[in-house]
Amino acid sequence: MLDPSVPNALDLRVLTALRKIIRSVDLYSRELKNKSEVTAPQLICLLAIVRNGPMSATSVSREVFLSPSTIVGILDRLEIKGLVKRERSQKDRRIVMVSATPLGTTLVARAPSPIQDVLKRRLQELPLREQEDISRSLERVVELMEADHVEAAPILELGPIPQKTTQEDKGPQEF
Amino acid sequence: MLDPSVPNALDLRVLTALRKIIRSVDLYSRELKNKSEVTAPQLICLLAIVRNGPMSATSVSREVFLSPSTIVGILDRLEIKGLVKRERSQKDRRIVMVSATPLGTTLVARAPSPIQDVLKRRLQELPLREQEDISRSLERVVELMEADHVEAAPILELGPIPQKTTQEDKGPQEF
DNA sequence: GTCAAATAATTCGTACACCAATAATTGGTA
DNA sequence: TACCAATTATTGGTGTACGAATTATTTGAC
Repeated sequence: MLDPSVPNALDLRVLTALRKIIRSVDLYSRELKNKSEVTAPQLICLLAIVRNGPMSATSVSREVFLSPSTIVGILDRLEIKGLVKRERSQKDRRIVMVSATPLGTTLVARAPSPIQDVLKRRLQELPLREQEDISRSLERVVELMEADHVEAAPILELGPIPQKTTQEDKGPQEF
Repeated sequence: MLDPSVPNALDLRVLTALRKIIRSVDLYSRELKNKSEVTAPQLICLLAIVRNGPMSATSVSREVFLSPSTIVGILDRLEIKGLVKRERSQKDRRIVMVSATPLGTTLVARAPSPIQDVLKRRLQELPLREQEDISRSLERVVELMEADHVEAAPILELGPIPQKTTQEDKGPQEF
């Protein structure tokens, strides 16, 4: 299926592959919603909350690599479904502590994985060496993409979770 | 958060990488918008239209791997900006032919790549063999994700078959 | 020739996902 | 004390992205 004869279609191939992956992830989320009443982002957040115990919204945000404003909407939907509970902290009234309800904990226990089961399973079926290749390639792409706007995406693991440093908007980088 | 000592962290590595890539693509799209007035999805569609000449909306949809309903919104925004033109076909009045305006063609000529310039540039700097590795790995992931639910029949439980996956995040670290 | 199925585009509703701006607090400092 | 900067959550606005339902039109079967 790969035609090496085409000269520089490589970056297009990469872009197309990325877009297909993104689409695939989205489609799986909708599938998940039909099965377990929650979407992938919701499940991911709920998992983080169950695992860590009561935590602030900002902590959730950093934990799952999504912006705080995105988290608000997800928590809203989880709360409406009775899966999480929001409570203003007494010590610092700016903070909202989010915790899982019994219902939420139960759901987490039996929900499917937030990512393609198929992907996960098939990945594990591959020869270890190929698994390595894939991991490394993907991480390579991440590096290549991050190189430029470092402060844009909270990435880099290690240590405490990243946090974005917003200021610094300079005008110019290139493009 | 990721502990390299854990044996089968490979699938986690893959998922975390995918998640970061998706986020990075999204952030770049916003950056692109500030620079060239169009987002990445808009530019990708416009590129397809300029490259192929006048084409139906459905063709665009297939070309860029997005659903027709998504395309409608993107075309709306491109049309408002005067970059494309919609015309009902005479032969088959169900079809809407989309073509780029001179303005749209001009924009395409000087717009940055819809994919991170950095990524593109750096990708090209790598040894050809590594470029191939990356492309192949990404395409492999696409296969793994798609392989399964090509056409599952809605036989079990309620409703039509599920599908989900959203573009946004997929579960990162543990789950 | 006349309907029914198929096709094309669109609309509607849901859910992300982000940034910018805002409100409410808190902590530090003049 | 009064004020100001930082922190936290939220709101508002834009733009994807999808499936389901709708409308218009064409094609196919009879």
